[in-house]
Amino acid sequence: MMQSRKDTPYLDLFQIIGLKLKKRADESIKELGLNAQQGKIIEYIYKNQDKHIIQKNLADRFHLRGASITSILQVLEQKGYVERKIPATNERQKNIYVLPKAIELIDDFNDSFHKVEDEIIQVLTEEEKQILKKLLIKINEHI
Amino acid sequence: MMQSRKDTPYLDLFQIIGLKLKKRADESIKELGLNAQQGKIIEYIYKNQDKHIIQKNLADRFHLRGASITSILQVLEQKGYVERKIPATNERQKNIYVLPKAIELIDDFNDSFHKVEDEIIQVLTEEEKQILKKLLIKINEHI
DNA sequence: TATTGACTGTTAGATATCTAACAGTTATAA
DNA sequence: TTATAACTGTTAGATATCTAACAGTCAATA
Repeated sequence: MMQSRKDTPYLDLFQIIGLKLKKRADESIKELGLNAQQGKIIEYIYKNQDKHIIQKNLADRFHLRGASITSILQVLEQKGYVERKIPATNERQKNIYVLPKAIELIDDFNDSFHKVEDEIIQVLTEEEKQILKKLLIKINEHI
Repeated sequence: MMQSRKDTPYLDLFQIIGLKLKKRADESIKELGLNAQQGKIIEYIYKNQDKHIIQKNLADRFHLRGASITSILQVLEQKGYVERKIPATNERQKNIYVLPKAIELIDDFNDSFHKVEDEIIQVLTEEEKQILKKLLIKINEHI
């Protein structure tokens, strides 16, 4: 019975936990009229506003395709949360800036995401949290 | 500067690792003409064939909505990988069975998923692997 | 300096998942 | 025993992401 050899507990756990977290995070900011991905992206653009982020940067940071970023930003721009400006230095690119309507929400995003984060790890001791973070970072760096 | 207080490293790491793993797993069985989710579902049905799995069970196990399971199984049935039979005991339900065309592939799925699993955790020591598994299980049980 | 390859972003079309509304079946209880 | 509630699965329509093909711009080089 080679049953146990064939299991993939890490793959399965990462998949299931990831799915659950996505649902929680979406739920936590649903009332703001956005989903978690949109919130995270707005947050990231805001934090890096002085670096004149381009869409490529977002694709890299969030591990999404360029086409997906285009689609996400078209919606956020249409709703008045961000603006996209072609920089004088390079007409291929678009710099992304967060508009006031979005800036108002950023504290709420932060609170909500932080609450979800706390819910995840509240069952761990302080030491376990540190170990987990270290292991996750290690894995993330090598895949 | 409250910068660090506002970060959500666990949320972010789980999201990114989950996304990367999904892509790897999909890639690993792409040549078989299915995606990782379909493979995992076939595997699960096969393992539990004697328990006469119904769609509801799959929705629970994979944390997907009933509607999503319907859609996934319609495709798998149409391609000849599974069959769905209404049991005599309860006409609301459908029991799911794996057909020979799918059974042939299960060893390949297992090998592929196992390879991805190994790639994830190869950077960890044996002790770290055990700790990580324990922490993931603990988190999964409480969210 | 003209060509070509690399880069950045967009579009079209595909797939996966979701929610809400629904249909039929089974269980409960008046 | 009939009416109602709970259960299981389906459909329709929405959203998110993907790949492939493409358009325009920039950089390298012949």
